[in-house]
Amino acid sequence: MEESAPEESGNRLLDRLPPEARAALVEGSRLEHLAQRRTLWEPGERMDHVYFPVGGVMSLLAVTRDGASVEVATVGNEGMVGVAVFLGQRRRAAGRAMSQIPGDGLLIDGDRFEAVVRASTRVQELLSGYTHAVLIHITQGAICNRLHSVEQRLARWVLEMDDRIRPEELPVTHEFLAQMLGVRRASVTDAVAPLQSAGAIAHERGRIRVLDQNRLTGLACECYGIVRQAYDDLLDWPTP
Amino acid sequence: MEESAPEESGNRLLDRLPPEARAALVEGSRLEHLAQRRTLWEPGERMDHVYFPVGGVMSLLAVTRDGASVEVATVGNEGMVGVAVFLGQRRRAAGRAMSQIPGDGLLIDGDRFEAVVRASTRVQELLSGYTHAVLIHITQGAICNRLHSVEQRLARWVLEMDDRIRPEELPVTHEFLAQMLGVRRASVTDAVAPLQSAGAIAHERGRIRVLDQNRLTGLACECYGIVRQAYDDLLDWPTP
DNA sequence: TCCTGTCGGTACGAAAGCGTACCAACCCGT
DNA sequence: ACGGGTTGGTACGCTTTCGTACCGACAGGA
Repeated sequence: MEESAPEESGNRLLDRLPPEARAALVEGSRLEHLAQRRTLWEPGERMDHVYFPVGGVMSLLAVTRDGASVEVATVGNEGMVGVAVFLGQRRRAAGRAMSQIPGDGLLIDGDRFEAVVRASTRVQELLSGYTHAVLIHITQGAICNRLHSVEQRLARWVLEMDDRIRPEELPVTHEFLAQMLGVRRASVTDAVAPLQSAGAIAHERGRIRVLDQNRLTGLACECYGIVRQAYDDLLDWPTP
Repeated sequence: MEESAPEESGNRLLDRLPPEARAALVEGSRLEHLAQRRTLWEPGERMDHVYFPVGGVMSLLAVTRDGASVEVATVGNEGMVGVAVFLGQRRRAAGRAMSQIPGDGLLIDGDRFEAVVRASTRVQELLSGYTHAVLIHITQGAICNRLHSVEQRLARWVLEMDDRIRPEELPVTHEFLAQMLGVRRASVTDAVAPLQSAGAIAHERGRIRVLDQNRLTGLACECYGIVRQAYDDLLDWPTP
């Protein structure tokens, strides 16, 4: 009946920082719960904080002039939201950061975060590695959007999400998925059917559950594995 | 009849570095000419160098398991190839780096580059800013691939290229463009026609020339302007 | 000059995805 | 128990892009 040690934050990226740096960050942070679809910032806004998810999942969305949006990355407890702050570019956010799955996370003041980063080479190294993983993530999204079918991309999305909140099921509607994938709601409905009839997932009104990871992986594009690998290399994820 | 001052390298990113840092980098570098379609590295290879283009243009390509590829960013004398090295991740390249337009560039040994980066906060800041611009570039590519037509994306590509090599014309075939855009060769041919008949470009066998930038911008998607802005913010490009 | 390989224009049916719409099933609050 | 809003299944015709193929135009080497 071990409780998690008090020096663990619950965010795996944070937990790989040197204890002093982590303490300095955690000390000045608030554990903040984000409800579903809460926005951390919109394009153009100043980024006052960075956010390390613990329980929930965040999405980074690219937004077009006419309001359409497409998800470019998801962030769970393996990462952080606000890489631009790490890169010293907090004046104007490039996209929208939105909570996907409600949950807690550590909200850290931007100034404090920058100070801690400046003070520790090890922090810089780790976050550089994380930035690289995000680059790979977004790159893979670019190629995925160009070359893969809605069904493959949906399977990929579900897998990535499932990795982050298992064993919970995904509280998402087709409408919501459509916005993430940048397709019609009806296209999502069409894409869900084959995944379900293959026995890979089950879904009811507003919920999706993974039944067979392997089968689902087979229906997804390779992008899933590539991105997963990038984060694994960084964090040595325990493979569930 | 001023010659360019000897302390200018011809690469605008490099030229914004502090003189000592720039000198330290340039000193250990080779000015290397890359012919068209020369590869700097393939996915998975170790990245032994970084490259600062002076005359030519490089492409970063994402590659799929089955050999298809899509361009995710272009790099001219406003940037560098090898952001991953800056991020401390040189072991395995994530994509392919290929020369697009032949030309010179500064090839710098990875170890030396890392040492110079470690030694100068200002270098870290500038390259962090550049990394951020690349992130925006790739993000925009992701949304562009999802939402915009071949014709819009072609117009965007031509504009981005033209910014980097004007007043030269673009030595590219439809086949080549198809690989960059991730579409059929025939789709490129179809997309070229309206751009030409609008008077925005002229093309002959293996070459494309921009006739009317404004008109071409109107036919391109907004992505062109957004990405351009990101690099302008970093480098204060003189607007031609 | 000829020959050969490259380049680009065009065509065809097929597939994927889109915009729109309609309606039934379901959930929740009253 | 009712009613209104949400969710998802389905359908229709349309547009974009695909895969493939054929062929003429052009360029550069022999």
